[in-house]
Amino acid sequence: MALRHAVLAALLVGDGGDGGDSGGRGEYSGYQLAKAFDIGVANFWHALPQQLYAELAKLEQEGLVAGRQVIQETRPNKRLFRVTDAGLAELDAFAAASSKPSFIRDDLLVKVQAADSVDTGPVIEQLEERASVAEAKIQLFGKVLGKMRGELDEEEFLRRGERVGPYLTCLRGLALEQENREWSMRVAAVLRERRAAHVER
Amino acid sequence: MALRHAVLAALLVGDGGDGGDSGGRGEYSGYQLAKAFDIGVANFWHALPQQLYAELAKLEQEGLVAGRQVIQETRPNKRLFRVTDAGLAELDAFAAASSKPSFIRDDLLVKVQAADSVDTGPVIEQLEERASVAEAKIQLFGKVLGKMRGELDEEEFLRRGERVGPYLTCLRGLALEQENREWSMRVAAVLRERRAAHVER
DNA sequence: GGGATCATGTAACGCGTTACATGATTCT
DNA sequence: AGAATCATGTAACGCGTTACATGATCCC
Repeated sequence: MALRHAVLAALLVGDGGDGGDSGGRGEYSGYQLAKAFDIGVANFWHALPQQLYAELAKLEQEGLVAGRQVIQETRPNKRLFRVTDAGLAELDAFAAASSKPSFIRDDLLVKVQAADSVDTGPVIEQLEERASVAEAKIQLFGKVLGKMRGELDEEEFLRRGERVGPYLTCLRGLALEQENREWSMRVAAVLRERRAAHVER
Repeated sequence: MALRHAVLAALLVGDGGDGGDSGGRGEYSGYQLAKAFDIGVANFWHALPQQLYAELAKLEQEGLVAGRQVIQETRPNKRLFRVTDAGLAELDAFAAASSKPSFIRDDLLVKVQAADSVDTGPVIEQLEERASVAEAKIQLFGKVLGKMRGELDEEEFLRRGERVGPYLTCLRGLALEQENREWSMRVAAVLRERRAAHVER
């Protein structure tokens, strides 16, 4: 039961892109939240849109978020959610409680683990694909970080910027993707060379 | 339904520590497998012992692994499992199929994301704890890698070693934990400084 | 005209987590 | 004497995934 906290933390970050600062706490629709979970939040949590809609409904029932209807003419209507005081209190309690160890699940690593017993051809392709996806994310995160820190340099921003949480988690995501790219390329090269050596015999 | 593949890949690695090479494919008891999932395999998959016992039973029913009873006198009896040819075929098909993108879930990152809205005291403590756990893993992985490559240096081993899969995934784990340590220490320092600056006012 | 984007869900099923259950031996 | 290790599960519940459902605008 920790998706709720990921949702609360993501909601806090701020405006869903409509411009217009809503005063510290952000407002997101389910749809916008799902997008956030696809990009930045994906660095530390993964969830499908259906889950988010369901979770938002539950959080609203419990009073941890408040939704308001926004009628649109050219677009379907939507509901925007913001974190309530009770939601903040819940997050605070969560932050103080001990964390479960993080966990990872990665199909591609399972395949590499078994690389000595399976055909490595498709695995090499997937590693190269992974490297290029990582590269794209690196580019993206670079831009996102630049936008967040504005005109300050990183050190300055982290000392005096007013909202550093998302910046810090994004830094982690950046480092992760860089490692991802390096490792994928390295492993692809190793497996390619071993394939070549194998054919020679 | 991919835990099965993680289990198969983990079983392949080799002997469960009893000494005595069992000829290429390894043998593990559920208990030993659970330990492996706690250490090395935890780099790319996470599962609880109960899940492993259940999964082994299912895999056996489907003929992907074969179990044999080992009667012990001073210890409770145990069942050792090895991957069958059908199991290998299943793994091979898995390796060739496209991977789902990897995913992470990390409570601590959720807390850092919310760092601007919650009390950072406990979060800083948890970051420091995380850094020291990462340090311990770094030490451990260093030793494990050294053991696997024996007297060869890394480049040599990766070219000519006979089993490199587990080595490569362990390298990923090592890099991950190094990043983990660096990032945790950095973030703890940033949040500590901001706390201090906050108190001064 | 076709595909992407905006927008929100329902329903079924299965996997994963939490809690419980047992019991002998070895180490501190 | 108490804690840790070895060893294997069962049962209940809830979360997460897959598949399905709808429908209007915007862009190429």
